[in-house]
Amino acid sequence: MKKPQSSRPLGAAHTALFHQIYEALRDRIQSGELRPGDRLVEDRLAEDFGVSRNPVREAIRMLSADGLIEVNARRGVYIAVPDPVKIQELVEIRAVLEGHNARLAARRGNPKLLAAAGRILERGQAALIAEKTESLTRLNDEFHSALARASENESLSEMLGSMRLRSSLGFAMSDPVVQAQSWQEHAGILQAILDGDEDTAEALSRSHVLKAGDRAKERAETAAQAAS
Amino acid sequence: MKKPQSSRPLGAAHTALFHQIYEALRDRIQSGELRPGDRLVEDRLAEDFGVSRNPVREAIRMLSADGLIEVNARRGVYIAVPDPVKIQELVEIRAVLEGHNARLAARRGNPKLLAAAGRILERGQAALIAEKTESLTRLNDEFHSALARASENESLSEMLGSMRLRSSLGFAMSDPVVQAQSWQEHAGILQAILDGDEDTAEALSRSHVLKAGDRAKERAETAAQAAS
DNA sequence: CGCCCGTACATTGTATACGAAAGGCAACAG
DNA sequence: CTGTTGCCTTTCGTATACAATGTACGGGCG
Repeated sequence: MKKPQSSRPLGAAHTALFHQIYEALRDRIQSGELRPGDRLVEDRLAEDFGVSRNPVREAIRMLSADGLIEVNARRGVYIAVPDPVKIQELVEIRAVLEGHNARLAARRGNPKLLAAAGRILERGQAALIAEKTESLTRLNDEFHSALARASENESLSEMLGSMRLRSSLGFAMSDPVVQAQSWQEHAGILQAILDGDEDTAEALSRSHVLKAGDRAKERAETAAQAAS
Repeated sequence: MKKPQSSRPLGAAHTALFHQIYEALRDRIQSGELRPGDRLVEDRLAEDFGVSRNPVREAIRMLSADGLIEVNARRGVYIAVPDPVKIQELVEIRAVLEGHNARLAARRGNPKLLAAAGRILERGQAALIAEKTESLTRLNDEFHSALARASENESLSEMLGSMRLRSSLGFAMSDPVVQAQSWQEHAGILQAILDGDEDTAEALSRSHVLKAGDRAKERAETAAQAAS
């Protein structure tokens, strides 16, 4: 019997509807198509996806656990609105964890995983020069994801991924000056990791996250002033 | 119109079934009534709770997100079996976060919140002397919970709570010598926090978690030897 | 004009039914 | 005796229907 072209088992390919809906909604939230404060209505979603309400409800339970939506019992589900206090709290936690992740990556010093991070850094820098702003957000996530893998602590990697996903609601960079600075910081972090300098890697990584938090805060304040 | 005796709004008292089932199952997992590897069958649970399967399925989605159960699509749901590698990964992350939490608590130095932690410490030490082993696990969780509140970073507090819940599957202490040592460590951590000594608080807190991880590892290895 | 009450509609929560998929067991063939 | 196939039962995934709850709007009254 010939092995199927794809190496995916049939079971993995046949994903339950509730899981597919979860992923579709998560992607829409992450891409900005669904924005903070938007309402999710079960019936409408079910109609849009061409399914019954049950898998939609199950997907909503999963999204709720990710912190991406807010469920008000019997009253409706909304895309989570970033609360500035919560954002700052998450920034602080993320700074600690990203710092530790960089330390582990420097300690592990896995050439293959670090080379992968290096390639994404190059692509990010190229997108910056070419002013492909839409790519940069995705590449930013990929770079951090690659750094997370380089820690070789899978649980930490997952946790950081989850925190980045949650942060994406409050963090959106479009200013080219800011993005250039951010990628410069990426380069510094990766260099410290490649040098095996745990302390510097940790410090730069923490600082990078804290600065991003400060930038997001300023942006929120500027937007609030413009609205009044 | 007289205000109801209870200050809880009606909506908060009338909790949806799926949420009640989630909490009941989570409590059963935490208490050890449901053990790693036990199977959860939708129909049976629905019958036991006297409800239809839908809220059971929704509760299962929520428990899955907490990492307390493992869902094999179309094949069944099991209480998560602690994977030793995963446990050690989580221990490492938890050490970092608990350390940072202690630092924040020392920095904040909130007298009211720290007094609350002190009272739980006293109750823990009393239970130790009285050899009330069953209480100690609960008091241990309360003590850590109180420390988490003392950081005054709600997101960190929630995250630590979630990690403690997940860890409870792999961590169970019954040895009196070990428990005495653990509570002694609690006392040291709280003292450093009360002294406002951020560095010591962080170091002791980290160390405490790492030691607990070592103890759990030894116990798992001893159990594996006894089984063969 | 403003407030309150009632009704209608939209939405959420849950129960029931049906189909798909997986697992277990017995019988048969080599 | 071992491996394979077929059938039945159990369980999971999803659709449909019904009940409960919340919101909005219109009408009436002060």
